[in-house]
Amino acid sequence: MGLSLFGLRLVLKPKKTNQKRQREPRFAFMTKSDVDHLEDGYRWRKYGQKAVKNSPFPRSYYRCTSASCNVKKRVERSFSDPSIVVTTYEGQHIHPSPVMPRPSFAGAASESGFSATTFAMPMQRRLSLYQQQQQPLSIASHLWVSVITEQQMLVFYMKGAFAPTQRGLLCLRIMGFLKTLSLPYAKRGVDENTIATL
DNA sequence: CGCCTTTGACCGGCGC
DNA sequence: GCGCCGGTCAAAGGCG
Repeated sequence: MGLSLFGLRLVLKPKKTNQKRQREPRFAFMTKSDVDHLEDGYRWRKYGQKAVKNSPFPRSYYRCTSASCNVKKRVERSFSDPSIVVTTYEGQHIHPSPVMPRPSFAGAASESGFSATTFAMPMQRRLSLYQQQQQPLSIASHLWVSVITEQQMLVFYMKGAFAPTQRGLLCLRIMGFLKTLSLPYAKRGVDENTIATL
């Protein structure tokens, strides 16, 4: 915080909150995608981009455009596998998603665009719904989801085809589902049968 | 005109 | 203190 005057920056007295900038809980997911910025139902404004050390790909910083909503996310491409995009979310939205995933899901959509009933739907039915309503699915789009918590990273592998434009949304719903389990999921994990019911 | 991205400067923490 | 590094600011420009 400061004033800029003819290139001279006057730094105002910084407010001395004792809290040393505690970080909101973060989670991340990875997915194969050609596009870096996946659609996830929220509107974002990019506010920075930095080179990543030891990686040819930059990291982009986004902030939720909703007023007083401090959710941020980072997007970067994995340097070990350039076809994979890593998206990291920080913070929780204090408002509903401005973009409802599907009108037919509107009743079941919660703040995060997810509800248990939505996920209780068998995968085959969900897929057929997507196939009816979406553009053609790209076949080679198996979805990796990794949950990164304080100390641990869990990686899930979902078989199936998902439209590229829907993957970000789907990943957020998976995160919402994990939160409905009694946590910490970092310790419990989720077995294959549970994943299969997604 | 409003909203967004781009981009170099700036800032604070940390290791040496 | 100094330099590196990750993260953020904000002026300028793009675009519908």
